[in-house]
Amino acid sequence: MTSEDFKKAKAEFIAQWGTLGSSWGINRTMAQIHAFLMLAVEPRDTNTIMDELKISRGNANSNLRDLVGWGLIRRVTYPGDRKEYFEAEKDVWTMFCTIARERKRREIEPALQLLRNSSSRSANNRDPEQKHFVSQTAALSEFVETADLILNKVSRSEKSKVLPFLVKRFS
Amino acid sequence: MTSEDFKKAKAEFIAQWGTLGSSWGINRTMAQIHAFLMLAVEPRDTNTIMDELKISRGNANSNLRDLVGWGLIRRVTYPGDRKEYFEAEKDVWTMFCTIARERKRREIEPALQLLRNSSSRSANNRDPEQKHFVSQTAALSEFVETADLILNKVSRSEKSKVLPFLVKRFS
DNA sequence: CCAAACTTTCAGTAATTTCTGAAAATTCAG
DNA sequence: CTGAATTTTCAGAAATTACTGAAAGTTTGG
Repeated sequence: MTSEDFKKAKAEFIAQWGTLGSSWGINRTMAQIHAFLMLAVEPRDTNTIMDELKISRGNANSNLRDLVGWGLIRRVTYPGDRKEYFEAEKDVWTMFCTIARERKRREIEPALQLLRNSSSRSANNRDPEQKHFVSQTAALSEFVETADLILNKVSRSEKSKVLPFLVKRFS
Repeated sequence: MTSEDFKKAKAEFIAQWGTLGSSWGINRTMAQIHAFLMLAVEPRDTNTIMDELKISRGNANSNLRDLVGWGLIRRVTYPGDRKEYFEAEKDVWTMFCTIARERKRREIEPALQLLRNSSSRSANNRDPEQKHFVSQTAALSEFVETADLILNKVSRSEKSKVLPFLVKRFS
């Protein structure tokens, strides 16, 4: 790979990673910054990110803040340098666990609350619609609860313990 | 639950299910129609859906088409009635498998292609950035590949075989 | 065929989300 | 303190996504 090819490949990767992000409910720029930092060997400062991705300071700042909030990147400072640098978690299993835990907190938890609340209503037995409402939401609730539990356990386990096991069982 | 309470509970559920959909990259109306049909005992026609959710014909039509495309609902017709009705798959495990397979096809597959393509480049060993690019995308690729394989197997298994097993192992 | 019943399309509009850039706030070396 | 370096905020603009409604298309009973 020549230096030119590499630049292209990297830019292409970052661009497409952004597109993929969108379809998973993550904004494009955030996914791109994440990709850029994953691929960077050293921590990068805001200006570098702005230049590289051609985005404004405000945009960079707010997406960096969000990424820190997700726990996917961290702030790095060097003594004698006032700038802040950012560094991505690079281990894929750790990344997966971080994302799993955050999505759980932000999205699965609220869903469960809604489901539990709906399914715990006492149906009027004369009304088949009411009975169906309660049983359908109960089934959903049970399923999400189980999935949540499993994801929980998996994402708190050692990669070396879980993955080989799952692979053996399911591949 | 009085009839009034029920109406409220149902409307509330549909509304919130829509909001939840958004954070998973599914448009609000589509999620709401899906919720409405999941809760309906009988198949429903387009006009009923339009009225119930206060949406236009065009909106209803295109989201219904998409839901059929996802395999989450199906068209139903009755002899001697020209209208089309729609019915949601109600079994939660089946729903899960359908969604898993579709997301795999639409989103995991393209991601994998990008990752494989990136990670198979031959790095110039003099350049640490290039080496990192290749190894990082390779690690991502391997992970997604494994996850994909597992999801594949799980979503093709009998609920009764997989779930109890996972629950036992992970809860 | 015809016409009524029903479905699909799509140009224009509305709503939502994301982004910019300049100003305000903060930090810190001297 | 002071002021230069840096980060944060946020009002308005741009871009994206979703929705409406009327017109065009399709199907089918008579």
